[in-house]
Amino acid sequence: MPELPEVEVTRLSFAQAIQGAVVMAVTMGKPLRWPLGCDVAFLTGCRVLGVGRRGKYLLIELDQGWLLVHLGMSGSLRFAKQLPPVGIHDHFEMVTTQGILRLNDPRRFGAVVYVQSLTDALAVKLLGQLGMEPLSESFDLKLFASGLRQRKTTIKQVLMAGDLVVGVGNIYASEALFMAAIRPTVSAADLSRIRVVRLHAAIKDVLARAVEKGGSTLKDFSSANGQAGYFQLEAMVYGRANMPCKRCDSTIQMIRQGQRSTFYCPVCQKH
DNA sequence: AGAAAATCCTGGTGGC
DNA sequence: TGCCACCAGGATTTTC
Repeated sequence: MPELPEVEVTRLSFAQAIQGAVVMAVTMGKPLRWPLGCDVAFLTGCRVLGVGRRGKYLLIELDQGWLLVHLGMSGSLRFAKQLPPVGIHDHFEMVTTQGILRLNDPRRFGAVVYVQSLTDALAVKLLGQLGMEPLSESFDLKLFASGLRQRKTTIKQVLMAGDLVVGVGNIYASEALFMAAIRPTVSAADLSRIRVVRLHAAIKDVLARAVEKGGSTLKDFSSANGQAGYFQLEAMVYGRANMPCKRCDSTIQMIRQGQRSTFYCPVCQKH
């Protein structure tokens, strides 16, 4: 499930290679979450200036606008000079002078959206509510702490919401809370100062390590050059229900929070 | 009104 | 084998 590390690994794997390319043709398969927002023919002739990221969105900068790409929960991009024939789950393809960029997304919760500018209403709607970037200088401890104090729900659900800090999905929320020794069910507003400091550091640490490991490949994630990720092998709690804690041997618990699975160690994470 | 909770979208999987 | 419940991320809708 692409979270921030998987999206960043994807970006790093093709940003250089596609920079400067000129679009020769764009084709689409089945509808994604939202319509493209422009005629595919309009994109022909556009030049790719670079690839950025905001939260879990990839921002492909063109000389005449932007493509916002979201991988949803089952999307992955490939970029290569040659690719296998288009498959049934390939729903966006952009042939350029430097290679083919293709989105494979079985569940089609992902999207590719064209906007003229990042100040367009649609771009603001998609990007405007996003919280701080955890791997940038903007991830400020004081703002994080004050944000948490204002929330009336559990810490796990605040991390997942994405309006305080972006990019922490289901895997890394459980992992960061384990690292910080915080129980996922604790009210965000009730976290002590020391726990907030630990959590702030744990989020940065777990996401940075996941990027280094190429992300987590649970089913079929791979970067745009086809590399699988290996962080899942380092997961301390995610997906380990009823297995022994790697730190203390207690049995890892799985609970539901807001329709989602949460994993934690009842001994390592007391409050 | 604003925050939190529920719902919905889709296809792969596992259990029976 | 076929059927069906279940699961996933997050925008959108509903509830409180």
